Amino acid sequence: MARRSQTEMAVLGALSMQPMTAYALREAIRDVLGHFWSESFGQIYPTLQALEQQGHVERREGPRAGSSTFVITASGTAHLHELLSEPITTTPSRNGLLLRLFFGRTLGSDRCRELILQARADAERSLADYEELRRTVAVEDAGSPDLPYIMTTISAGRHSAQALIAWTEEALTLLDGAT
Amino acid sequence: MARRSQTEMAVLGALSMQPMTAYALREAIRDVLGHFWSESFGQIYPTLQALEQQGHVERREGPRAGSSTFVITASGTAHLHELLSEPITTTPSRNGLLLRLFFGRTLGSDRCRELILQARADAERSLADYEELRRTVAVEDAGSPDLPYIMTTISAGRHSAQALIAWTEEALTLLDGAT
DNA sequence: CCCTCCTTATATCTGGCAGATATTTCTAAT
DNA sequence: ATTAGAAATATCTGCCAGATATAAGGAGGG
Repeated sequence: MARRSQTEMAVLGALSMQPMTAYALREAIRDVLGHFWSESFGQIYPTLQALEQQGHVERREGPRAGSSTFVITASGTAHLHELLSEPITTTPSRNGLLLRLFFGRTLGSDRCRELILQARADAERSLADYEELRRTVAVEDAGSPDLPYIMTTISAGRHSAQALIAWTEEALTLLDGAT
Repeated sequence: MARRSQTEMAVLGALSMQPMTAYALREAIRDVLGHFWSESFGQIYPTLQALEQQGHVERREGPRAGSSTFVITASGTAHLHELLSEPITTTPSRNGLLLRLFFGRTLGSDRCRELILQARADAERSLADYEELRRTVAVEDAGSPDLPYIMTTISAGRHSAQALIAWTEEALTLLDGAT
């Protein structure tokens, strides 16, 4: 199976909410989907060109000279539905923290404990962010048919952050006797 | 900051346990670090060549004709320590499941529920794997100074799988009224 | 009114990296 | 002896992130 560009899915998804410039697209993906997705300019520009050639998006006059706003077409909406229906491609995880802990004896137990404490602090901040995001979205998107779907993604972030915090406690206990 | 090859870290780490061929290296990384790391041949071969040129590994007669076993050198061990000490580079997460749920109204609520159920089944299998792995490692590596470090990585997998299962319940509830 | 800084905006290049694939050698079973 | 499969080495394509170059418009201060 030819590897599909995952970028197309995110780009078309974002454009399905409203027309945008490439720049705004990246902002939107970072700000709205940022908890579970990311795209770089290096991918967005060529992807928009490809989508334009396929007729899935149309280029309109942008907010300033030489600037373009992209609009999703009917065929683009259909293509988005197709892409969303494709089986999920799981990218192999690379967890730098766990790799360091696995070779923790080489790194040293003090360093390991520092890394875990850092991870806990990060997770606590992230958990607070998710709690606030939930409140904000509940108010701003109240009544929207998209609300329950958006809430599932925020819930995933919350559960993940909570699990991380719980894990750091157990990990510190496990390393208690380690040299 | 020049992007460092993360592959070097995993390769040197694996070779620090025992000398191996490139093929065995990939097997070891998949089987032992597989829960939080992965490497492909496309990266392992050029990385071994680079490490050899830098003197961090040495090539020895392999188990058959034209085959090479790689041994980590003293400078390689030092280099591994350096790499482990570097700040963790976080690769941006791309969660295909959450992306589909976010645009769940386009995909359809039935499809979304299927995806969530699939995720729960996967997580339950994964949780069972972690439980078994914990028992196996506790016996096989009993008394090893590496044991507590390895246990932290298994614990991370368990917590993550448990969180995923808990999330699926909440997600299904959230989608209860969704069309 | 001009200078400067920040934001918006477009675009390209390098290199990390995964996955597929081609090829050869060894081993085990039939 | 033949064949199937595993072990082993290697390369290529294409996705992708991050850095970087460039420039236009707006805001603010002097």
